[in-house]
Amino acid sequence: MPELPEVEVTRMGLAPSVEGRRIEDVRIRTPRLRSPLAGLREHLCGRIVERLERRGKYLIWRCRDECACTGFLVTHLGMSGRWRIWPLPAPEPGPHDHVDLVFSDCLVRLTDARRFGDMRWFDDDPGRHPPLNALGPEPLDAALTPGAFARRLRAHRAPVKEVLMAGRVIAGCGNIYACESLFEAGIHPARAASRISEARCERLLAAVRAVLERAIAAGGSTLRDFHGVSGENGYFALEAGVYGREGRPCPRCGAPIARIVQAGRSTYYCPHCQR
DNA sequence: CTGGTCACCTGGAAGC
DNA sequence: TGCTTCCAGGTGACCA
Repeated sequence: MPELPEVEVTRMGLAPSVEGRRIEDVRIRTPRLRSPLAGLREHLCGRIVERLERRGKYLIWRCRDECACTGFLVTHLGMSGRWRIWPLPAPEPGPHDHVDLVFSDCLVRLTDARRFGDMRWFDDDPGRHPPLNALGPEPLDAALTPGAFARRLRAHRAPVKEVLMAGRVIAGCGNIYACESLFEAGIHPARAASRISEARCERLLAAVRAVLERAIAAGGSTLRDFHGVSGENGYFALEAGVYGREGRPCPRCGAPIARIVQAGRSTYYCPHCQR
C-alpha cells in the first residue's frame, strides 16, 4: 500500500493519538510478519511513545520507560499494511488484524492482509542498523542538495528507475512515485543513471520532491486502496500521469503510455516525452 | 559490487 | 456462476 507519502500521512494521523501517551497493553495475534513478533509486548508495555518519526517508508516509534530509558519500535507497512485508530472499545479484530497497541482511551491496530509488513524493536538508534542504515537521504530534507543527489545517482550504472526504487540513493520512492517522478522529469526509466546529465539529475530531484509533496498534501490518496488512520476512504485524489495507464494517452503529448518490466516490477512511461 | 530470480502472502480483477 | 491466471504499493536472500 504505502510509499513515502502514505507513510507520512499515516504518521501525521497517528501522532496526536500516540505521542506522549503510555502503551497500556499490546495484543499480538500473529506469530510473525516479516520478523517474529514475539518479545514486542515485553518491550512495549508501559513505555511512553515520545515521538513518532518517519524514515523513508519506515515509522520509528521512539519510546521511553519510567527510567527514561529509550528504545525504538520500527514498523513497515509492506504492500498491504495500514494503521487505524479506534476509540475504546474497539471492534473485534478481523483475520488480518495482527497487532493492537492499546492506550488509555484508544488503540491503534495494524491490519495487513499480505503480511509483508514488519515490526521490530531496537534498544539503540535504529539508524545505525539494518535496514535503516542502508537508506539514502530523505528526499524532502532540504539538506540534500541537487549536486549531492546528482553525484550519488550518477555513481550507478543500473537503469535509473531501479536506482530510484532501491532506496539507497534516495529513500522512500516506490514503484508509483518512481514512475511519476521520471515522467515529470522527462527521463526514460531504462536510462542508465550514470548517463543522466547533472542538469537532468537536478530536474529529477525537483520532480521527486514535487510529486511526493503533492501526494502528501492530497492525503496520500494516490493509492486506490489507501485509507487514513480513521478509516476514511481512499480515492484517487491525484490522477497518475503514467502509472497504471498502459495504452492510454500521455497527458502531455497524447502518445500511448508504455509498460515495461524492470527488476520484476511494472514501469509505466511515455516513450515520446521521456528520453 | 552487479544483476537476475525467487520467496514471502492474500485478494481482487480479468479471462474463459 | 465458477475456475484459473495474472497482478499488486516492498524487501531481502541467494546465486552466478
